[in-house]
Amino acid sequence: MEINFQKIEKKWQRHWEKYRVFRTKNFSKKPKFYVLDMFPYPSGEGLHVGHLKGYIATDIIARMKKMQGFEVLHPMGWDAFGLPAENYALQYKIHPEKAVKKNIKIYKNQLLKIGPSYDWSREINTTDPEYYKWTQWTFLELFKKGLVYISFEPAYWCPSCKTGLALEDLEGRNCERCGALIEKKPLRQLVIKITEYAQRLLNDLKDLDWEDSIIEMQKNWIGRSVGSLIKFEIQSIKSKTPGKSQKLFAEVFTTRLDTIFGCAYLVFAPEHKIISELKSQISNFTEVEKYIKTVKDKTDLQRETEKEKTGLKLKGIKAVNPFNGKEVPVFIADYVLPFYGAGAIMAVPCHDKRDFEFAQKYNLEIIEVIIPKNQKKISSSEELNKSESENLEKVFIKDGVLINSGQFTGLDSEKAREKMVQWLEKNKLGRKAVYYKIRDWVFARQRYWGEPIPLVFCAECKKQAESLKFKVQSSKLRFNKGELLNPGWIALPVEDLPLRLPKVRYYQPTDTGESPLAGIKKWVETKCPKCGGPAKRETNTMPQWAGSCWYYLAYIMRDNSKFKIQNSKLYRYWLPVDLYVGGAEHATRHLIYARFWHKFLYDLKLVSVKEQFKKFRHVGLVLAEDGKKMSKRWKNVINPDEIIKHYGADALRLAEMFMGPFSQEIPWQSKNLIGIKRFIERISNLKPKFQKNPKIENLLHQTIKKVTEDIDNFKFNTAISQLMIFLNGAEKEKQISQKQYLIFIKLLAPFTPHLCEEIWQNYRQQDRVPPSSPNFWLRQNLSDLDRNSLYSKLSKFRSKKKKFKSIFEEDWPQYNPKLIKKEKINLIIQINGRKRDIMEIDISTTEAEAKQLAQKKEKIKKLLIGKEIKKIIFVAGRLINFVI
RNA sequence: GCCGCGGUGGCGGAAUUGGCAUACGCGACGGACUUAAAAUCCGUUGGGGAUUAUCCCUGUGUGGGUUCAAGUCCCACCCGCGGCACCA
Repeated sequence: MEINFQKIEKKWQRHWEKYRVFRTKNFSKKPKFYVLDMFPYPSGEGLHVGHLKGYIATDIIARMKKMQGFEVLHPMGWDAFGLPAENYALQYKIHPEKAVKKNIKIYKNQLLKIGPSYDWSREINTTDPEYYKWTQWTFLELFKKGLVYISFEPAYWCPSCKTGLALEDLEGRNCERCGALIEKKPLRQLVIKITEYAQRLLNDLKDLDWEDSIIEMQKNWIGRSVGSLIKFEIQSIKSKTPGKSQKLFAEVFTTRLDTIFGCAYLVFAPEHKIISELKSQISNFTEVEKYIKTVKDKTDLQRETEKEKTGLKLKGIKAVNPFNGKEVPVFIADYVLPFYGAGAIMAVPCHDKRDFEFAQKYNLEIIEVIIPKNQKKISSSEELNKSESENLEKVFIKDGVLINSGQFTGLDSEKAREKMVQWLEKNKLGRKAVYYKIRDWVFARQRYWGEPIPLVFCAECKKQAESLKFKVQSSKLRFNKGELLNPGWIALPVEDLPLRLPKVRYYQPTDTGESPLAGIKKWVETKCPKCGGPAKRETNTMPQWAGSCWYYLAYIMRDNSKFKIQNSKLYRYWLPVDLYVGGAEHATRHLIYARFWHKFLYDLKLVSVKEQFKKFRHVGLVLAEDGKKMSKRWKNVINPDEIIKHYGADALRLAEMFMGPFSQEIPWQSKNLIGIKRFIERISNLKPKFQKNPKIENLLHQTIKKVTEDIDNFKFNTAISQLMIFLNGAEKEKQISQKQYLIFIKLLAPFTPHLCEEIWQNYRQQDRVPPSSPNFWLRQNLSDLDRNSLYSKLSKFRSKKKKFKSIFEEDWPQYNPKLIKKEKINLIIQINGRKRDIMEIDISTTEAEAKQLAQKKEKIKKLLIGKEIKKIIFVAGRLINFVI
């Protein structure tokens, strides 16, 4: 058969669309399967072969699942708000809206070329007001529940992108987008309390079928650490009760309570608020203020590259260790971070690297309190004061046995922590505490191209809300939790959504930290929906991540032309997503944000599953042929359009899947296409006309099994290899029946849909292949009554309307387990574990028979002469091993 | 520094979870077809040795160990990749 792939690609793509082969039905009686791709961000770059890898994989799975009788939801859309689209628009001087439209068109055309089985009737776009209406709606709900707050803390600011960023958007000290060095800048920000969900985000990871690496990244990002808060009394050196009659305590956080008897000093972050409280007691306060100022002036980069720890002793005060009453000095130092734990630490120089360095520099006491379990010897003070490198094993010791620790001496670290916390709690001097690394989510960008935030600021309402705070019951207005938490900020009524992004000519970002929207008077100035007075709109926009937090719901709710988020019946049918595929770069952002967003919707009782992405698999990058990342900058991008033009879409699909393990990073090799091309040509040249060959039948059933399982397990490369093995076998035997050939074509169809549809339809016309019975999966799930009515409906439908029945509406082949087992096998004969011979035996051969047969073989006979057989090991179906 | 993943021919990789190491594909080499080349088809292809149809030794980052048997399990180390990082 001569295959003109360009012709057949177009032909079958049109057929599939015309006859709606891949349109998904809601509430179908079939079991459902929801397979989701991370939707692309249509920047100006266009798609390269790497982007397509994941889309090809999900398409293969979607097609197989459909053939297996599932109702498959496999949708696609566009994530189009955010910086890259806006920067592209600025560069080419077109409005972002137009730029996005244009880029979507380019992307979609590229995507269509690989022949994906998307249900395009469910296509979505995050910048569509009908879509972002519900992004805004959810934000309002978050606000109303008190999960949004305004903050004026210095924020990460990218001077090149001219916007504030969340911690997650940084790559070290640089902007993840443009690579510019991040500054810190005081900014008004909107922040979402994602930290309130930290524990749940952590707990529910255990129910997910995700790769360990991704789970681990999420765990690290959430960063739970369990420890204790300890109260140290702060005293003035002159008088034990510093001025006041009440004692003053400072809390420190530690995960190593067992080392507290080794505490030599305390350190506060320079930003700690206790320092101003102690102003009158600190004798060197001017010096302290100077140090705090130098810390503030340091950039983060300076702070990081400094090798030596700096700090300053707070003179005139001391702290008291609650366990032994020991008085220790107090420092401030910038290696203690204000936003983690209590913003203060106890320092144990003997068992912590940083504390050790610091103690050596400032000549502080080093006390050893933990020794390895089996060690008896206690170090002398000279030994302890040697350099760090000579004390490595002490400094880096983890858990051990306590020494020099009063009543706790002799306990194991773990036991000691338990007892010590009990002691603290009993004496009200501290408690168990848990801290997380994850920060609240900075949810505002000072840019134009994003969802407008549906809040207004009203000065009158501010007064009213504040008066309520002080319990002055003067207000007649009712405020929600968010409005009370953020006096003056008022939620838009739901009826006013979507709050549309104003169309403007100038949308350049500003240097001032204000959004370009702030300059649009007509838009900014509005009425307060609460009191009717004058109000100003929030001018920041949402970050790029907002729209992708719930798009898997949008595909579902796109039942009709309008969206509706309250769609619980449909959610119950379709959720959770059975399979989600995308890049690992989203492990700690999108996948955290989206999980959080979903949990919030779960709390609103909009969705009934706790986790939306049941199974997640990440796509390994396709590197350029030079082994580098593909990038326009390196000029090493492989354009899929070129490959499709030369070899066809099916060849591209096979090549991407045959490269190697799906999740692995592998350089693209153009020469691989040669083998793929040969394979395709051999398939279409195969002429089935002979009778069934039992050898081929056997191989075919093995192939059915292997391909089916491999696709389910993301082992596309070995599935293809098995298909090649089958083809090699069929060619070698020169015998393959038409039935066998067509089963092979079905197995191949998910990989090379155009080619297989072409072959399938050709044979249907030639030989009138009888229409196949309803799916195996379907039959399992129907009662007799249902089945009969379905049969009649189906036949009516077929005879009247449908002239075209796609191969993808046929059954997926089933293998016969009996045919997989070989009758004869090759038994390996080993002597002392080394392969010496091989013999073909019947599968039913018993151990005793095999022993005899093996010993009769000439070669084995020779080798066994004069040797004593100590032991014979027989592994059925595999080997026999003589130990001599 | 911490956490995670990995290291197999000239190259991408495979190996039913402890049982024939290198499937499948590329490349290379030899042959057939051809005036010739490409394409196609057939054969060979980890390394070394030999008494060369047969056979032996060796071989999965390095060194040890467990086992009848190790790419696979255990211990120590080296290298590469990814993530996090003054996180108390």
